[in-house]
Amino acid sequence: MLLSKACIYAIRASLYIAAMHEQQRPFVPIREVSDKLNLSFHFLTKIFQQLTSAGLMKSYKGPNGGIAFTKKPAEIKLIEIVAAVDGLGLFHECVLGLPGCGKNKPCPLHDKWAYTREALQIMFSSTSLDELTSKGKRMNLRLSDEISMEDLISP
Amino acid sequence: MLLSKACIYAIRASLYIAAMHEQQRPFVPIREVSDKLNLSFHFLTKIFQQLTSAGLMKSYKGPNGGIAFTKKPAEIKLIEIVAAVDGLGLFHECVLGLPGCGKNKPCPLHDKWAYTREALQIMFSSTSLDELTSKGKRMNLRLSDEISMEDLISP
DNA sequence: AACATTTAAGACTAATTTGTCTTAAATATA
DNA sequence: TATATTTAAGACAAATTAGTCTTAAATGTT
Repeated sequence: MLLSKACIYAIRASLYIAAMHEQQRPFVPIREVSDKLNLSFHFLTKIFQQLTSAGLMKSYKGPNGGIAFTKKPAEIKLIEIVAAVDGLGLFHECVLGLPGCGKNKPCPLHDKWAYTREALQIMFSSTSLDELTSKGKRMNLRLSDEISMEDLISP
Repeated sequence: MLLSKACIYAIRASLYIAAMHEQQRPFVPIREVSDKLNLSFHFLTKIFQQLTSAGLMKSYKGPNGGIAFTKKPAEIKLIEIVAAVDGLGLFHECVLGLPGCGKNKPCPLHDKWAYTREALQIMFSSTSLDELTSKGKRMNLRLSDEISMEDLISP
């Protein structure tokens, strides 16, 4: 699997929150996200804690509380979420798991992998949440097994 | 992590055996592979069992026994090993883990991911063991944390 | 036949990831 | 102040992956 489940959930949840952000709802309760996307509330809470401790999100307790991004969705790239949850190892480490693999002492696959993992990295670092949510709304794309972006329009 | 540890070990071990194959040593004892590559013998044994039950390798018990490929290393692509151990999910499944994601009901990342995962698939399906071992010998590339291809030349 | 070598198979343990549950702390509102 | 709402934190359990160990079966050698 390319990304851990925690990371996948983080991205899906971020897309949901980004969509809410565009509707002037800065703080979104975690419970709402977990309900809408059919994710475990407590598991998602821990994932959001990773995102907040990475500085990507902020939280607010109490009624009308929830979580929100610390910057606009247009400024948040997917790779920031991946980095916060799974780390950047995928984009830097040897595909055969050899420590210190690099230009100096490469493994036989190093060159090809270095090229492909850069394509991967570019995919995540060139894509913003904003880009995906507006595309998702335009084309009514899916955010979970059940719901699509248009289902989010009214609370 | 892109590939499971079992899959990484399978590829490293396959490269070792391919290198031995070129030295007219068809059946290589698993113990030798695990010693040389510093892998758990029993774990590696189970990995090879996956490769043999996938038809990629054959085994022979008793003295002078071991394991060998069922075809020439030039004809074995990395993706066959990946398929036998990790399956082909990586190259077919949604990066956000949504079931049934595809052209019909795509997730917001689908298009970009479809492109990138094809690059991944091409990397694994266009690379043969033979290609890597000859390149590895030519450039003395690494097969483990400790040893390089040239270390394999004499038993 | 007896013995040594080697893979096969499966039980078992350890580590990691995933998911659940409970309690505490912060905040808003009445 | 009392209460309801919400995140924080951490213990705990379940599932998956990784790794170990033992015994059985097959094969070659003496």
